[in-house]
Amino acid sequence: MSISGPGRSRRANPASAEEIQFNVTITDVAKLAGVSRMTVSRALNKPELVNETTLETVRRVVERTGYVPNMLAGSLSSRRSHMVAAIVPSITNSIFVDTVQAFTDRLWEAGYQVMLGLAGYPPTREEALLSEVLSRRPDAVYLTGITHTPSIRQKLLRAQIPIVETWDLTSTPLDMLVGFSHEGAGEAVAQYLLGKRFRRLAGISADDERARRRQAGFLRGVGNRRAEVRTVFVPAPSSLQLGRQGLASLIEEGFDPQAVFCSSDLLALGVLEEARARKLTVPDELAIVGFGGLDFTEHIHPALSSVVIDRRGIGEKAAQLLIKRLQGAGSRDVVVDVGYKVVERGTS
Amino acid sequence: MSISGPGRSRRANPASAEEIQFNVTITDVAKLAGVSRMTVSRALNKPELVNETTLETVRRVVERTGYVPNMLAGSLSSRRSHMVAAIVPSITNSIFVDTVQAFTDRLWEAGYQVMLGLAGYPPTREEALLSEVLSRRPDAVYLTGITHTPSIRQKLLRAQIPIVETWDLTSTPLDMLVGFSHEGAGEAVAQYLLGKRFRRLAGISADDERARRRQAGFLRGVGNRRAEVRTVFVPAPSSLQLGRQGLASLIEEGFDPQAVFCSSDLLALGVLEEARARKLTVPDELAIVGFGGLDFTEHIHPALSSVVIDRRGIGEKAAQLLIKRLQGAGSRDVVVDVGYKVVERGTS
DNA sequence: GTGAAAGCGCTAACAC
DNA sequence: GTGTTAGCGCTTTCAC
Repeated sequence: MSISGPGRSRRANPASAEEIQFNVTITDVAKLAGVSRMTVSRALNKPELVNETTLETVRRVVERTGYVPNMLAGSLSSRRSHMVAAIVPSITNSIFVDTVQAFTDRLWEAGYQVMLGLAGYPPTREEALLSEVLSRRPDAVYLTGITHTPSIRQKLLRAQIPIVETWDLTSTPLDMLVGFSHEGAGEAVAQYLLGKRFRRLAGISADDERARRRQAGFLRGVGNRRAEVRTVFVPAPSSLQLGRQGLASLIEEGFDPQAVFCSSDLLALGVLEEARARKLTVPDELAIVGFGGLDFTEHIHPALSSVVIDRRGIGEKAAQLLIKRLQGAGSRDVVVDVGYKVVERGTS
Repeated sequence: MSISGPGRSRRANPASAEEIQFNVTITDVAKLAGVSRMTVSRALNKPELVNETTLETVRRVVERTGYVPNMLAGSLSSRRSHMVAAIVPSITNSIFVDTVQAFTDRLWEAGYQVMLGLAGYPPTREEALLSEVLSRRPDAVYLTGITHTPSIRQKLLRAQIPIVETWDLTSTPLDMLVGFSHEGAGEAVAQYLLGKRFRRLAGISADDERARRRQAGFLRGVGNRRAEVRTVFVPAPSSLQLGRQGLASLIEEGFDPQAVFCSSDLLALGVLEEARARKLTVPDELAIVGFGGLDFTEHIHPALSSVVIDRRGIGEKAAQLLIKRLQGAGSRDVVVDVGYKVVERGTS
């Protein structure tokens, strides 16, 4: 493109008046290039099927006219939207964002866009959201969690598209599954803390589905191994502040734990702050274990012990499974257990 | 719905074989309801125009068949996608997520879905992303920031849809604008710190567009008021760890600041940790001011002074402006300055 | 209040 | 390698 004449012009030199119009369609491009619409379509989507010279001509016209293909029309016709829907409770302060980011990155590389649907915490609008989302005809769906109402399950199955559920395990997945056992994780923390000879244990947990299951595992892990346990639930989503309140309420009730298992790293950070405010030394007077393995856990002092989850890994694996399926390979009923890892750091 | 017979069945009793088929279209619904397709369309989109009885019949058929309208077709025909695209650098550890969440919530209430596009940090794939996104024919676009290449500007203007740029101010917005002055914010921090008689100041900043501008404002604010200033840039996106490194490198270079202005709260948290590790008392030996006003700043100890931005407010305002425009009211060239607030807390 | 005709902009399938 | 035909599933428009 050249600048039209001396001095500054606001537009690069357009070849003809005809071409500055807006709403250019494939028909316009075809006419200007002197070919059929199909040839333009091929030039854009399957260039290898088109003669070099023709290709060049078409590309020039596309460039000049600023043609932006209408994917609504394309998807309607081809029955492929190149779009994948992802349903997530929330993206603020959420343990799921790294997963979503990784998922999105991978799919982008494979030529798919991700449509994010925020279902809320608790997922109050999940069903309405799903209907909206499915009406845009995604090629596949990513779900957070495995708990869905029968009506949601039915809608999903009807859609007849690949589905990947994440962040949990179940023996009855809708289709593919990438997650880990929350009960197992809770139990592992209990065993870890009991192994360190703590005998007065507490759980501070957000009141959400999966967090509850981790607490259940924690309680089961403690079992009746002559140790005391007490649990406090705070409303989801969890926050630093709620962690502080959680510890405060335990202590004010007269329970004085030696170790606390929190359902999120953020809660654990709050507990750490509250311990500081109460002049409790960590980990000697109070040990703390979080959940999630967020980046900050390694960089605060004392560093926060946590159950580390491969959050990006879940997203990458989920994307990989979907891509394979969308490309015709890959099978249904794949289950990937990504596990968890109790990581000891300064707070325990 | 009733369960078909004694014992447990996997499907609720379908009314007829015809109706368990997948890919139900509006034509199927119309036939089953004994009306025209148009009547079904109206029943779904403008129920007030349809006779009560007819409406009821249609609704029953929709329910029974599990019909999910195909919005690709609807949008193609009506030229309205009820979808708004939002371009954001990243959602992990990002100051922008609360804004996006608020934006999404508001638009959802107004009947729009948001398609999130992650452009990367720095926004390497912004242009390709924008093309993809525009090809899905959003009814409007939300942008983070005001810096766009000429080619991006051209694409946006060509699309002929409402645009709202956010998180910054400029005298040449593409359309609507909701933001604040980054230079101003930096300058305000400088004045605040100088007012507290600090004379050796430092800036620790992520190396991104807007953060740089805040630093520039900070330096200008210090001016030549006989005070020393030193600036360190760390790669974007910022993190706790980079904050620690930032302070460490300043001190190791022999510069011993009395106060630090960080380009994000996360960097500031890192500086706080590093100060602790180096046994510097905060704020006496080192004062710290962050940026963003994230929730955690209030809950750590000492609480973090920060430049508080109304992050949700930006998203809400942006949504509100777009909705008005999409509903035919509202005008172009609206500029909203949401300002900033230097909030003193424990670290200064 | 409802229906018929025409078309949104693109691509699958087949012909040449 | 390129073109033609016939839709994809919906809504606009106008008629009744």
